[in-house]
Amino acid sequence: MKEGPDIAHIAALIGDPARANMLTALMSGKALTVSELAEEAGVTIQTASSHLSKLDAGGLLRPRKQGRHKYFSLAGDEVAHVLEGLMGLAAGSGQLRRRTGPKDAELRQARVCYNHLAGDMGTQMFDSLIARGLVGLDGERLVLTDTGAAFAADFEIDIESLRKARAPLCRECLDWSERRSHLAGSLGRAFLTRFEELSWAKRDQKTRVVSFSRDGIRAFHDLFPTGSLPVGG
Amino acid sequence: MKEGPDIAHIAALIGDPARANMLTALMSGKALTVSELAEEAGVTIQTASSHLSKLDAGGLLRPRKQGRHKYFSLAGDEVAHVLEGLMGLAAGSGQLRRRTGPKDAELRQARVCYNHLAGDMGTQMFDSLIARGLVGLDGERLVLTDTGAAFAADFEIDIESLRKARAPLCRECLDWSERRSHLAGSLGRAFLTRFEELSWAKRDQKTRVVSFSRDGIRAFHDLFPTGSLPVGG
DNA sequence: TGAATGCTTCGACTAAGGTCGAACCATGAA
DNA sequence: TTCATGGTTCGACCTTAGTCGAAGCATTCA
Repeated sequence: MKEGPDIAHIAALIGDPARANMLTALMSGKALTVSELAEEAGVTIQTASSHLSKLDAGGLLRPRKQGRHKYFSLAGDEVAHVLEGLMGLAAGSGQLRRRTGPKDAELRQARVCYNHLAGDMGTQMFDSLIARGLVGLDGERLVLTDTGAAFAADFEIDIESLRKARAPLCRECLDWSERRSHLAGSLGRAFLTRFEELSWAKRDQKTRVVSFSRDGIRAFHDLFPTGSLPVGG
Repeated sequence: MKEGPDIAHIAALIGDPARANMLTALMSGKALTVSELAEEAGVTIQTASSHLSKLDAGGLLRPRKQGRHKYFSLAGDEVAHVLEGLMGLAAGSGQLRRRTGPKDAELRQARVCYNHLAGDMGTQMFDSLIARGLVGLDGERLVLTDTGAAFAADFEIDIESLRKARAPLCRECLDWSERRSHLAGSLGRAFLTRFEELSWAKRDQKTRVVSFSRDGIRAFHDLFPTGSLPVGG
């Protein structure tokens, strides 16, 4: 009667408002404790604990114990990817729960998507990398070219150790606000980390907003020129 | 407190078993009536009607009236894409509801994903198209190259009329069984249609299985050679 | 050892929503 | 018009599961 895996169970897990809030909070890419997630979802700690164990059992989260704290993060890129897709559907079907407030513009410009840069600046970066042949499509998936590897090394990203890890280096991720691709994967994460190290940008603690400094924006545009800007002269 | 669109509502819509069954049935790409979907989901017609109006209100379906029948199909590619993503999560988290039966192998080999070919043969086709430069990544998204357009025209696909429609021509779609990309979009749909016209394959009426004839498989492999097969000599 | 903190488990309450029978509307055929 | 078929609406039932108070572990710190 029914083929394929059990969609309903997973979707139902995401479908509860409290759990959806927790997952959305985890899209910031940071690992959060039970209490923090309870606060985020607006429920008591007991309730949060119950929700989190269900999400964990469903394979959506990765728990880690540290002392008397228990940290949760998303289980992986696939989870983040599906969540972004759902956001796209929700946004597309016209029922934005959120009236467009001041924070909304910031979110569209630059935000964190799980662990990498999303929003307008995220897609700009992706476009620039593609246009200059630093990443490309080889066979079935996105790969870093040799010039791209040199470029990243120049930016002091340790490509070799990233390659050793089993997480995919490059991934495409569809942006719900821009409806275009941006760079995910461990390389995407590494770029964002570097931006923070260089103080080009810093993440807001409570929201997913990534705020770039004035100098940061300038440096970013130098590093990732887009078609409309002068490229190499 | 919470940013972004309302994930929970959409996910809850998908999260009910009866509704999930309906959506899975619609992944076949065909438009189905209320009674058919009720049968598919194992509920009475009243219940199905209630579910369908909710799914419709949520923007997941596209209803069409025809005489005294009411046909439902998925609202678009984005919906199908999210559903495939959810299947991937469900399959990945190890909890396949379905014990692997005889039909499962067929599903993995070739099935319909909304309106295009998925499964092993779907990813083979995609790989072949990419490897020979018939489709490629330009800027942010997948496009048909000039040689690709000629190739499609040769296969008697009317690219021009596809271009006129507002649906995207090429899209990547992640395969839950293969965990690799295959070709979606109106071109993906057109290819599958041609396979059926040429009697290379036909869709099973009740499931998502696409069964290729012996000649069909041979012709398919000639048209979409993979790396391990001789390409042009 | 004792106190404090972070989290989990248990049990009871409650609200939300899926389900179906029955009646009702709309379309098409005789 | 009359009948049959496909779909919707209404109302009542009832299961499911989200919620929190209270008690129970586990870990850290003094």
